[in-house]
Amino acid sequence: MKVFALVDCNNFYVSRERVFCPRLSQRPVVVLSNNDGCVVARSQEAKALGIPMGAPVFQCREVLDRERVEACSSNYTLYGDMSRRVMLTLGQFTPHVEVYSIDESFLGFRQAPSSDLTAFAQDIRGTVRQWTGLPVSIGIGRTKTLAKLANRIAKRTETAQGVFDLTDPHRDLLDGIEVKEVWGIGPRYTAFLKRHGIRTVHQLTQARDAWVQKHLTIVGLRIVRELRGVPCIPLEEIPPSKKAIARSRAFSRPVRALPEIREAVATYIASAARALRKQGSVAGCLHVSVETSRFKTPRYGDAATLRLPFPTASTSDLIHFAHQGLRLIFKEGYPYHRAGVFLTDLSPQDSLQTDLFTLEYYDDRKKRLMELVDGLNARWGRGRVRFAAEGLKQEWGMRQSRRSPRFTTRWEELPVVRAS
DNA sequence: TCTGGGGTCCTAGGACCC
DNA sequence: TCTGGGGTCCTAGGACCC
Repeated sequence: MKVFALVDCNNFYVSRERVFCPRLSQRPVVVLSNNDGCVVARSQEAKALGIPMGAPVFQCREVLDRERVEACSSNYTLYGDMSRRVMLTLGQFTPHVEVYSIDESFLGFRQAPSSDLTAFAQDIRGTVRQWTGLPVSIGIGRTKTLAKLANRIAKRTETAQGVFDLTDPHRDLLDGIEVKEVWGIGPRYTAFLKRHGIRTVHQLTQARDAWVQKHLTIVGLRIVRELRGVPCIPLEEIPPSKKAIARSRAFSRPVRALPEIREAVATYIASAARALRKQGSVAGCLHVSVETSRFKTPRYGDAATLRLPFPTASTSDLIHFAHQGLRLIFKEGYPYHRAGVFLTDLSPQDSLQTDLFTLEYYDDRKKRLMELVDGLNARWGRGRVRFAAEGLKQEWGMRQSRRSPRFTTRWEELPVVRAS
C-alpha cells in the first residue's frame, strides 16, 4: 500500500524563536510581519488569549501589553535555515520528500514503511525534535489530501501525541470533521457546500462527481476523489520552476520622493533577479507597481507592464527597464506605502531564441558579471556586492525592532554560552 | 503612529486564425 | 433574406495555499 505522510512544524516561527530563547517557552509569544505590522504566528498560549492570525498589532496592543505577550520581529534568514535542517532530517526516513512550504513536507512511501505507522511517525517526530529542537505533527493517509487532514486531527487531539494515522478512515470519523478542514476547501467553497447541505467530510465524499466538477472545478473533483482514498495529486519531489517571481514590500514610513522609490524598486529587482538566475531562467516581461496605503486617502496606485525587448536575467538590464516603467506610473505628491516588481514570461535561459536584431544584447560579459556577483554574495554573504541603484542607507527599508539574531547563518551572531 | 508577502491553478469570454 | 465549425492564445477574475 502506498502511503503519504505530512510533517508540519507546530507554530513554526514561534517554535524556532524558542529554540534559541528558552525564556519564551510556556509563555504567550507572537511573531510579527515585516515592519512589525501584523501578527503572523502565535504560540498556543497566544492563540488561547484570542489573538487572531493576521491581526494588526495596533489593534491588539492592549492584550499584548496586559498579558505581557512576547513579540518577535520575523527573521526569515533563520527560519529558512532551520527549515532546511528539518527537511534534511526527514530525508533520513525516505528518499521521497516534497518540500511543500517553509514548515511542511510530504513524505512518500511506495509501501507502508512499518506495520505500526504510528510508532514509525513517532520515531520521525522524536528525531526531528532531537536534531533541531523543533516540535512537529505528522498525519498519515493513502493520499496527500488525507495525510493533510490526518495532520489537522493530530494537531488538535490531545491524546494523539502529535501523530494521526488515517490510512483506514472510518465513516463516523469523517462525519465528525467539517469540510472547511480539508486542504483546498476555503471559505467560499465551505459556504457554497453548506448551502447545498454538505457540511462534513463524509458528506463531501458522497457528492456526485459531475456536480462537484461543475461547481468546484476539476480541482475540487480531485480533492473529493483523494478524500475517497484515490490518489490524484502526485508527490512533487523536484520543485517545478517558478512561472513568475514577485517582490513587493511595504515601506517603513510613507515615501514621497522618487529617488527613494527608485532605490526600493532596484532592491526588489536585485532580489527577484537573483531568484530568477538561481532557477536558470530569463524574464520576458516585467511589471512594476506603486501604491499608497489602502487605509488612507488620498489613494493612488498603478502598475506598468513592460514587454522586454529581449529576455534577460541581468540585474542591471532589469533595473533599467523597471525604472523606465516607474517613470510611467509615479505621480508627484502622494505618500507611497508600497512598491513591487513582478517578473513573468519566464523561460529557461539555455533555450533562448535570438533574432538578428537583438543579438547585440546577448552580451556574454553581462552573464559573467552576474555569475561573479552571485558567487561573491554566496561566499561572503548576501548583499556584500550590490548595485549602486539599490542605495546605501535604504531609509525606506524594513522595520524589525525585535528581530532575534541570525544564530545559525552569521558568525557574528552565533549564540554565546557562558559556563560558570 | 501602526494594517504581510508570494505563489498556483482554473474558467469564461474575447480576439483571432483557417 | 441569408450568416459554420473548430481551434489557440490571451486576459481578467476567482478560488485556493502557506
